[in-house]
Amino acid sequence: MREDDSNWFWKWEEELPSPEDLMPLSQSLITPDLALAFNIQNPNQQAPPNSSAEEGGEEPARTLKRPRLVWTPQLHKRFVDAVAHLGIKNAVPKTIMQLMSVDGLTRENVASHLQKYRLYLKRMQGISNNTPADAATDHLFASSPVPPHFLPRPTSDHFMPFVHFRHFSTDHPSFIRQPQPQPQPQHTNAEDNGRKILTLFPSAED
DNA sequence: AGCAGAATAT
DNA sequence: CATATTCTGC
Repeated sequence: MREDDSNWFWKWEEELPSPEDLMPLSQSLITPDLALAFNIQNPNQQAPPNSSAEEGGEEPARTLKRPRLVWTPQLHKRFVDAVAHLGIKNAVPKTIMQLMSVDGLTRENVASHLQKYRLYLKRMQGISNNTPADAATDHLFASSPVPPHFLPRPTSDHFMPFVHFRHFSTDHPSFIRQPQPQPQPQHTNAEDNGRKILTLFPSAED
């Protein structure tokens, strides 16, 4: 069945183009070398270990160790969208990465995250459909709604083959939106211990 | 010290 | 590309 591809677009165009979303991300992904060259102080950037280096010459970009990628809820949402829109078949690290179009994002980044995301999905399926909301764990994954077709059996008890959805009028798209309480933890900084190394949270969902 | 999350190795 | 293991920050 190809029905799952039908209602992508309305969602897609809303989620996809978010240059503002990308800016903070790319900041975090700037190489230390590049950041130095531009006098950028990256909050997410820890002090480069080149204690004896004079920063005189620029090293090849491929040799540089990229800073550890932080998967913000926004970035994860983009990830989920990409996977959703690609479909399970084509949702492989490479294509996901390409669709996300995040500067500096590598295939390994996506692959690693995809692995964990699959484990998360499996975990959710293993548990009953209505038992636990979720553990305190899985913060990240819980931050973004999981597309229905990711799970073998959605939240319905009956699978209705002939549903017409006529009562879902077009002027009521909200039924898909799923309000979601959204605890809105604001993520909070780890400590007020002086400095926070965490990434910023625009918390602008939509 | 123990866990969660990302990187790296098979 | 998927899975397992290791590494790192909290």
